[in-house]
Amino acid sequence: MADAIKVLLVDDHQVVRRGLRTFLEVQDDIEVVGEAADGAEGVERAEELRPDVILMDVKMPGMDGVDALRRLRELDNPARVLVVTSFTEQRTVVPALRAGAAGYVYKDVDPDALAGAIRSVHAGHILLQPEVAGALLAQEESNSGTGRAGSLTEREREVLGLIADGRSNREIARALVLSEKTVKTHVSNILMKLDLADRTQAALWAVRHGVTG
Amino acid sequence: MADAIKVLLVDDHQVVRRGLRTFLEVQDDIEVVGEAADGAEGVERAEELRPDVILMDVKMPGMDGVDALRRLRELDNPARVLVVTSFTEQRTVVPALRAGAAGYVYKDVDPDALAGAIRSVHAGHILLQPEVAGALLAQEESNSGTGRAGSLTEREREVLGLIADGRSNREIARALVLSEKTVKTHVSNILMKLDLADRTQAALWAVRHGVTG
DNA sequence: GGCCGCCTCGGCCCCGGGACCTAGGCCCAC
DNA sequence: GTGGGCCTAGGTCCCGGGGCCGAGGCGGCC
Repeated sequence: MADAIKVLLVDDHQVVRRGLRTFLEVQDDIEVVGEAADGAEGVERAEELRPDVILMDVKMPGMDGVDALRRLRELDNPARVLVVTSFTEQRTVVPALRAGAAGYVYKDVDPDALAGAIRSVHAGHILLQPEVAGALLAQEESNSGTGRAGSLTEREREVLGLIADGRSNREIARALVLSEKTVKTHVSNILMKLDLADRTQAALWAVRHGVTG
Repeated sequence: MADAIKVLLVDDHQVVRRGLRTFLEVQDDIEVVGEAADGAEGVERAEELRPDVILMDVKMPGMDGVDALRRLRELDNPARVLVVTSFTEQRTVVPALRAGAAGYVYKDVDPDALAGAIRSVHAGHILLQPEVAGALLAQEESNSGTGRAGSLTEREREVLGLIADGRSNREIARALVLSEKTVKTHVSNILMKLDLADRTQAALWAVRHGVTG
């Protein structure tokens, strides 16, 4: 098919590349045009073969997926990159998306879903498998429990939100029309209740638990 | 078609509902089973009609999309919700996704892409239009610029990562086998380079820009 | 009425954080 | 060689952050 979606496979395991290839061979609108075993080779092949979509593992020896993504983005008319990962590596999702990934799916995805994902990505969409998106969105919620957040009073949550904005006690005092001392009292109570050491940890806790100013 | 994807349209503008309906009528695997003009009515219709996918505006009088999303999630076997919005409302994207939205597309999406989006969402995927995802991911970048992140040295990034872990200077010193004074120097340089006021802001900057410890 | 929790402050004390200045060793580029 | 960037580190100074103790006003609950 003249309009087949050209796909490049990048993974350090030959077995995985083979598996992906057989998955995709039965799709007549998708053509695997090449393979690469690491990020650096992936970038080379991408320049050479100009695929429409690249299926890439994030975790590889040498240049890993995120680095490769950055390089790929620098090419003109860069391919869309669908990250294929073998396990729930939450921490890699956001960096990968930031680096320009167009999607994130698990290796155990079924063939049709994978083909669908490739088509979606090729069509210009951003695609996350529900487990990935779910994990991404749920990670903060479930960390140490928003339950403790409930133990904070309304005022304390308000103060915490401003801490999470990077504001100083004085700025918070001005914002809430309070004395600086009162703010410090609230901060102390927040730290005690959440068992944190200082405002920096409080700010981090807040962003992870979605406490907004 | 017996297996057609049942879709419910929720938007406060009749014109929009009509437009969406005509878009979808030509798709023989998608069937519009109902419409609603606001969030509350949307929830009612959803209970009554049990659609597979709900196309919903986030910005509506009365109960808005986010509230409706929360309600919908409480139903058993809830429908997948594809948020359709008329403009780039970055701030609504994350709340909508947190509230359980399965996708986010613009109203000016072309018919085929919309149908594709519905199918993707129905298949269990999370789908963001590239402009949305781009805006989402770019928002922090464009704030004060990751360009400056590149200006940090390797060591500084390392220190920043530990700050973003909520560590004190002393802890960082121990971790990196440095004197506390050196750590303070690094911290000062980081704050200067990124134009931040204190370590709390630095920690927040780091998490937003994906600098990991 | 009494008790309690929240919000509001004050004073006091101490330490950690950050600014500013200086400087030596190291490596790389010109 | 000379300069420049990075990493290291010392000193000094000072303010902001946070702990600890106390206290008054207010609203709800028993």
